[in-house]
Amino acid sequence: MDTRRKAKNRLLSVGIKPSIQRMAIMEYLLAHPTHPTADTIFNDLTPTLPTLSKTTVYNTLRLLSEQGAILSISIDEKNVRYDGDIATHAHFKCKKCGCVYDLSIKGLDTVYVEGIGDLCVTECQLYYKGYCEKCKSKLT
Amino acid sequence: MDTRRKAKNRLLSVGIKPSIQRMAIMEYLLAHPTHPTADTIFNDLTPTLPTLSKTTVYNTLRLLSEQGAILSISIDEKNVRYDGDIATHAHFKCKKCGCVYDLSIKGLDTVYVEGIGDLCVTECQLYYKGYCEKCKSKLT
DNA sequence: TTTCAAATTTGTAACAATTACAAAGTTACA
DNA sequence: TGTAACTTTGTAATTGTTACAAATTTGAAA
Repeated sequence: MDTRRKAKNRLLSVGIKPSIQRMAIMEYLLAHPTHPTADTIFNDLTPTLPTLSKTTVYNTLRLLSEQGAILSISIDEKNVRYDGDIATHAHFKCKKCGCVYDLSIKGLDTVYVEGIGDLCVTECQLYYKGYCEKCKSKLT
Repeated sequence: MDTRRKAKNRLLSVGIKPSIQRMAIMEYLLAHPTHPTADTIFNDLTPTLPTLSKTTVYNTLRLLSEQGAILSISIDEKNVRYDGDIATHAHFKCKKCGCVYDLSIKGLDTVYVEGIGDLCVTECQLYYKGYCEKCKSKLT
């Protein structure tokens, strides 16, 4: 299935009407699993969608993550990053080079969390921070 | 052991000279396990430390978290929160009322993370989001 | 004690990510 | 075709945080 169709399905599945802009942003996130910021998305889409407004990017990203179509990742304290991959996985951020990438995990659901039964949990984020392989070797 | 002494030990153990301001901030975090923001810390300390500057609060919080004396929590996308409790635990944030609190967890180290051996991991954060007990019951 | 360099703190100004808001444009249905 | 609801847009404002340089404090050597 192409990303165009995937994007449309994703939007429809969470009850969001697939406008041009929403489709472009959703498709971008599915095609670029690079955890882009709102600014990056705006800059990359603006050549093909010249009238696109940055406000629309922000509005759409908020709408999509509120409806669960995408994830908003706050591992980087400076700006929020977005992820079209909503399957369970963790994220790693290098404190030196700033790169952010996915870590596939197993067994997160076996973590015992005291008192979680009293809560209505809608999402869970697991962040690891440290030094990536490249930067690790460059540490003094 | 009183928080004053705990604070001093914490600073010394990570090699930070315990100045008046640093001590005040470290002690505040140990005495207030409420995940305060930099702004809250500044406002609460300023009556007893009238010359305190907000820049000092930010600088100190960065220094402390860089050295591992405290945790910086990015569960709330708006502002960073700080935690003097550096033992393993998770955090929960209610998407309605915005409250952030601790969750005690067991078994996080049994999560299998693919490729983590290639990284130098210095910290790990586990965030849960959803609706707290109070807000859960108020959902339409 | 005095001196002086290094470390720390301070205040202002700048910055950058995000949001508020109202106008303009688009959509879809009566 | 008309119209109301929805969506997008651009500007301006907001806000958390940082840059920077001056002022202050510290601590050790003379």
